[in-house]
Amino acid sequence: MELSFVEENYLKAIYQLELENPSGVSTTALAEKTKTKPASVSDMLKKLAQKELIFYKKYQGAKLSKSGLQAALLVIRKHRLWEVFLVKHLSFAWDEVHEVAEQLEHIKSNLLIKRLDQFLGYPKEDPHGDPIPNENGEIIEIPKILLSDFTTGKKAQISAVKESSPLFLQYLDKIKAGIGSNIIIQERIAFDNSLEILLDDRTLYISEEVAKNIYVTED
Amino acid sequence: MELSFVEENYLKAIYQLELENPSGVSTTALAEKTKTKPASVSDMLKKLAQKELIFYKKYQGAKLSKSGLQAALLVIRKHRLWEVFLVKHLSFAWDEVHEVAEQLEHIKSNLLIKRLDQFLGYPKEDPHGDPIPNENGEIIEIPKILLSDFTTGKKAQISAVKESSPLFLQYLDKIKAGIGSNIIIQERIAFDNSLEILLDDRTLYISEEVAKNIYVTED
DNA sequence: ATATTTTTTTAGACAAGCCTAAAACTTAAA
DNA sequence: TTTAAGTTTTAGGCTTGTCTAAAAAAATAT
Repeated sequence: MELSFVEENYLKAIYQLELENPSGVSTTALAEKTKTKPASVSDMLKKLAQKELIFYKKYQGAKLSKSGLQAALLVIRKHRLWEVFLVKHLSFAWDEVHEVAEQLEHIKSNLLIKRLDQFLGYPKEDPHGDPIPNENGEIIEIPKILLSDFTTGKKAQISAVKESSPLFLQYLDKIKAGIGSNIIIQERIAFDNSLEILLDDRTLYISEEVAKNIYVTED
Repeated sequence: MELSFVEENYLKAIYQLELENPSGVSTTALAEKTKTKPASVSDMLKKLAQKELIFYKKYQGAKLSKSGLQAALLVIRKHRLWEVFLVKHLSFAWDEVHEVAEQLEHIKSNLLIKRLDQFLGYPKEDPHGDPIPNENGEIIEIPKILLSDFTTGKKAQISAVKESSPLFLQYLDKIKAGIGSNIIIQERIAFDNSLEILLDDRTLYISEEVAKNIYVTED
């Protein structure tokens, strides 16, 4: 089935919200993510359910069906492959890629994506540390721990970022934090939940908000 | 001004038809090119004129304005740069690129197109021999002579193709005719206007239809 | 258990682009 | 020059996806 640009965006949004809330995605959350109003979302959920891309009962939120998940992961695959291309070959900074990849992800051509994957050397992760689904829509979601939830004193590495807005990524560049950087929480400041961290042997302080948008894996 | 996908396609179509008929583009021709109906074209011409992208008087056909021309050439620039990318780096065959480039040409990002151009080494022509407009929308339309109109006996080279449908391009591949191939018309067959040609030292016969879709430049 | 607040859905409109059918205009032919 | 044929435009409708305002349902608080 041929999906529209808009339908693809909804499926992708549902996928992302479902990761954080596996019990079902609310209309409001979806409206926020897709930058529309709840009423518009209601309409669209009805249509997606009609096409059997999601499970949806009125007032009960939405969940992706098998085919909906497949479609969502294919869009995400394309998005992330394009991000790799932009960063590795067109020297985009990691904070510049998102907007363009949002457009490129909707290009319809199996051959294109196959050849792009080959050209890039079958990358496993995008520039933000997120895994790239394979051509069958299989993805290995690496268990991600938010830095804000991580144990004080343990060695870890930055494995991905949650936010990918330019402002946040530029801040990370500024403090020289990137995918793979070594990190240890040295102390939690009870007052505002900010953290004193050791980042590649430099001591610095980051806010709770920042810590909530960095994923780490234990060393 | 931000143009829609559809508007960009109309402007591109008008540009292409205007090349062949500089006195103005008819509604019917445009409908054919954009695969819509004349009534839809009438509507759209009104809107494009409103936005001052074209000059348009009822029943008098359309012509691109300065800004319309600029927009059309930017779309064509993007189309042709993407074609080069697909052929040179993703090993697409020249008959496979068109459909994908039709989508890629609408991606909106100045940075992207700038970086792509750089990545490709500032190419001057696309894989079909057509010139690529520069970033200011300037294009050098090389004087093209149709093979069907060319002098018998004179040496020439294939410089571009008019048609770029897969079937036609595959036929050219089959007879090993490509951009740059040497060609001489040996004899015109009066019966059906077919041609006996010498193509890179091989003698063969091609139909008038084929000869009408190959551009040559005198040696 | 009831009342209030919040969330979600429905109803009715709107814009972009497309269509068909009919009317208006232009061009070509008689 | 009048008629016929062809082209273009208008009128009215349809679809997709959006919106606001109002109604309905669910969640929360009293």
